[in-house]
Amino acid sequence: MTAGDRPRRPPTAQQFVLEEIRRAITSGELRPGDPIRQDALAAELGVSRVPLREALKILEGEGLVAYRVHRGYGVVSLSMDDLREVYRIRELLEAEAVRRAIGELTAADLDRLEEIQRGVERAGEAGDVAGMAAANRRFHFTLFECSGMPRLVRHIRLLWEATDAYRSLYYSDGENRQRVNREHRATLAALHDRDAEKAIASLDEHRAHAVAALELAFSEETAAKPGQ
Amino acid sequence: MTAGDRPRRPPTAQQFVLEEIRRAITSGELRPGDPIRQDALAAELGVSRVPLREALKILEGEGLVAYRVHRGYGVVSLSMDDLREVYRIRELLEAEAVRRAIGELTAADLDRLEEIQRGVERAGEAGDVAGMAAANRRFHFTLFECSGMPRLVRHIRLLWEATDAYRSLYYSDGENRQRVNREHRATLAALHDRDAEKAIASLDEHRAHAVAALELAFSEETAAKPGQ
DNA sequence: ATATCCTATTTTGGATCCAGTATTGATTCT
DNA sequence: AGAATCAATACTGGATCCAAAATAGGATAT
Repeated sequence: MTAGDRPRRPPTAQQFVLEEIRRAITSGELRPGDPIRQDALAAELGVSRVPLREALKILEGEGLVAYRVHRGYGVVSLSMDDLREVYRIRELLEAEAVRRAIGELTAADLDRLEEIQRGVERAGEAGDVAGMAAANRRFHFTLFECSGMPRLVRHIRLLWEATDAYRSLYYSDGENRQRVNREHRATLAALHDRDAEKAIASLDEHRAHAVAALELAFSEETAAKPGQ
Repeated sequence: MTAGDRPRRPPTAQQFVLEEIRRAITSGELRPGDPIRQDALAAELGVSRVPLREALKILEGEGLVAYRVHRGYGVVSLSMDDLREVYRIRELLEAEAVRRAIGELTAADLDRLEEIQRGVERAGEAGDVAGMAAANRRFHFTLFECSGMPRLVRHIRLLWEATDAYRSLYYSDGENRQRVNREHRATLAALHDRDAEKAIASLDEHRAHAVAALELAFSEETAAKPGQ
């Protein structure tokens, strides 16, 4: 019954709009390639175009929307090549983050990671796909942040956000959700052993499965509608 | 005498303001830690606050300025740790870019790089520090873009831009400028040989010297004014 | 004298309105 | 019929104005 129970509306319209557009893109409400009409979207969200445009500038920087002068914004559609590129860059940066984190990891950090992983599993068992995706994110970034390299984490976050629209595909499959838990457990074991290379290998595998799933989804999609 | 002779004013106020603020930050006109008063800056540049704020949002995404709600923007000041982190991430990403580029490099690409390097040397001999920095940038990014990984290049560009304010320190020293040319020549030789690892090693050295120069500048600065 | 509270001012956040550019559809000419 | 041209429309870019939050300064109470 406290104020924090349901997601409170952010203090500024800008932040509210930012979250709304993000949600709309990841949920598929706004689909890749869709143009974004400022007037219509602003009216729909009940704000003026000014905060909307600032939010769009942020999303442009994150690579979620594309912008052309006098032509406006549109949701970017990623090709499979783009996705592979994002995952390759993540491989490079996340390996560095884990290597640095290993040396800094405290017992308290490991406990937190264990607790978060329990949350991932709870959400998975409850069939809460969105909750599991959020907890998964917490798991990974809690680890990355132990690296003590905030800029590195920022770049990794940018990469994750760029593919948010496609991540839901992965989590909607029950088998993938189980696999995630196995891989997280393997990662945790490696972290307990302070074995950086093993942890990295485990995360690489984790990522490779996601890419494979996306390849499959893409090939099905292009097979279904060869034209567009 | 044609229209393209001097830098034409960009088509939108937003882009104009963006370039102006960037220039002001890299030139030291706006110094790290300085707050950015929207009204004053907008008036100075002869535009309203709307395009200014959108430009600032872009710069925030690039990490050049920091923002806090209701408190506005300010030029970020980087610590030596921040700089080391940026250069470490560059090391990881630029190595990947070079590895990918090596396989794709055409004779035309190599010719272009040679030509650009001649431009770097010309600017250096003429004592045109800003011109040399710009040509140096072209040299590196022309190479990176051969990787065929646009997102990777985007992330590398973000990292370069984050340290633009500090790069001028390096180029203001004549010995460093000579060193740059030697290292570019070494990189070019490795590229001609299609030796990725040698090219990467050469660029790593290039970067290490820049970091060393920054370390020196930082230690002098903190020695000069221990308080702030 | 110090700390606290209140008020005035500064500064940012947002809404509305106007101007300029791109797009669409109709019209005309070949 | 098809292409080119031009006008009407839709949409973005930008300026001005208003509201709300933060800050600074001064008054008051202890």
